[in-house]
Amino acid sequence: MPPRSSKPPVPVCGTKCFGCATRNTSEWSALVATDLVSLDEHKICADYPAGRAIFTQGATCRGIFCVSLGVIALRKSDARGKSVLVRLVTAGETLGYRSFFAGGDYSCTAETMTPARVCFVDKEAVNAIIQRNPVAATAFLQRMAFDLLDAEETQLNQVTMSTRGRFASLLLRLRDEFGVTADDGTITMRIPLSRQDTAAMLGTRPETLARLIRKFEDEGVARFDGRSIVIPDVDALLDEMGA
Amino acid sequence: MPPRSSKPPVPVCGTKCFGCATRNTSEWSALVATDLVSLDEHKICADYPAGRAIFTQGATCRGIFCVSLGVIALRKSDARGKSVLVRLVTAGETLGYRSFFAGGDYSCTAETMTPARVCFVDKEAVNAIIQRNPVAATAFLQRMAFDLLDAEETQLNQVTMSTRGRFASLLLRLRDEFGVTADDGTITMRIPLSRQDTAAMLGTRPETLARLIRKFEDEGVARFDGRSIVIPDVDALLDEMGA
DNA sequence: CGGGGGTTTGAGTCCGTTCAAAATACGTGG
DNA sequence: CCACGTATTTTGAACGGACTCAAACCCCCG
Repeated sequence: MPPRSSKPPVPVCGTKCFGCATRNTSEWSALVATDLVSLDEHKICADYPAGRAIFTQGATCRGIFCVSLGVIALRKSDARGKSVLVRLVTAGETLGYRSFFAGGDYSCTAETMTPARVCFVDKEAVNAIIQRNPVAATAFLQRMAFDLLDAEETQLNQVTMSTRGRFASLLLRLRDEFGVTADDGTITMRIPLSRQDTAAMLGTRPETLARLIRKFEDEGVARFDGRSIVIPDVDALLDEMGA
Repeated sequence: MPPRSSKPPVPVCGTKCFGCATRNTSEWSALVATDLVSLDEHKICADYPAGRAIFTQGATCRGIFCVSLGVIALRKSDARGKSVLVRLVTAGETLGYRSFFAGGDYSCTAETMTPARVCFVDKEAVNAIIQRNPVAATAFLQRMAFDLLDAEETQLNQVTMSTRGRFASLLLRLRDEFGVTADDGTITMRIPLSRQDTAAMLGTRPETLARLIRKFEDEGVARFDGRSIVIPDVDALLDEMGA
């Protein structure tokens, strides 16, 4: 599946990590002033349109990325073109650190799902900071440990739950990221995912997802309108996860 | 599923990390003499019988473990008792570092598949070493990055491959760990896994695995006798992975 | 207004599960 | 060392969920 957009990213100059709105949520939150200056000197910031690849599976990893704005999808595909959407990465998160620390080529393709601003930090700068600042290293250790727990969780769900249950589970996770809860408990969200991508997150086909959506609508568990989703009752969804 | 054995581990005294046969393959290979002394002071070594739990899902994580001998299985189970065998850990590898760095309770149960010698290193000692020695931190970063790539690989396989293909893929991975290749290319191995456990690694049921084994035997792809496996031709297995 | 991709729906098939029973392996105590 | 009871493994038959293939629909964009 080729990226939807071939428009090039637009370089953005003069951005300062110090003032980055998302800095406190990233692995860089522990940095001291000197490190931040070093970061500013070595990073390259750019605005990407939606549907653009930031890096491609198999390409050489030369550093890591920091998402300042937007949503990025990590896709992994096998030799025969079948692919999974491994995870979504949102503002304040770091990108490409697995391949960076593992030391090989990228094992995933990262693609913008929305317009996005992403900063690139080259290898040397990252290494220098990690050597100097053990807290930064710990932050990455923690981040990867969480990812690992997440991956194990996903694996377990994939095996023990039906597609229907996994869909309910996905909706719940998407709520944490994109949902707003009204006074009466109704959840509304607009997700940056096409049906194909949603199916790829569940490890299923678009046809199966379409049928699931229909069932959920029929049963009043959720309402779907394009990429907008309304969930009248969270408990109903939680019940689905059991099945 | 309760652990098969309730025999307690037997403490082993006087062991020295410096002389540990597996030290060079673990994350501790970068340590200097002072760190090793510190490790020796803070670690507790013990011999476990086969089928004993080293730690249990949900228990508090108080440090990490180092496998000096034997094979350990990491299992994860959900609320309804369904479980997956996440991975096998062999001599020279570290255990429990995910939960350690993530900071919460254990998300898996670790159980010995063979008699095993395992050392425990408490929280403070690990943290001290990591603070002092950035190379050790990097070693763990690298280890977790590899695990993450592995987990993504597993996820992709789970979705894109049939159970049959995954079984072939598993046999190939087990070969790296337990197999010996004869002059004529024949591979022989004895795996520390019951049928149930093998099925749990594939994310399927024992019945399905039994049928797969029968098919492989009928087609001459592999011969099974209890826990012993003979693979006459690796290429035949590689072909199976495509299907 | 006319493509063209993405989405939905339908019908049929296959793979893997479930339930149940038989066969085998295993550990224990006599 | 053998006999027994239990747990695991294997086999069988039937069911069901998700996939495939194919066509219709829809929406967006040119």
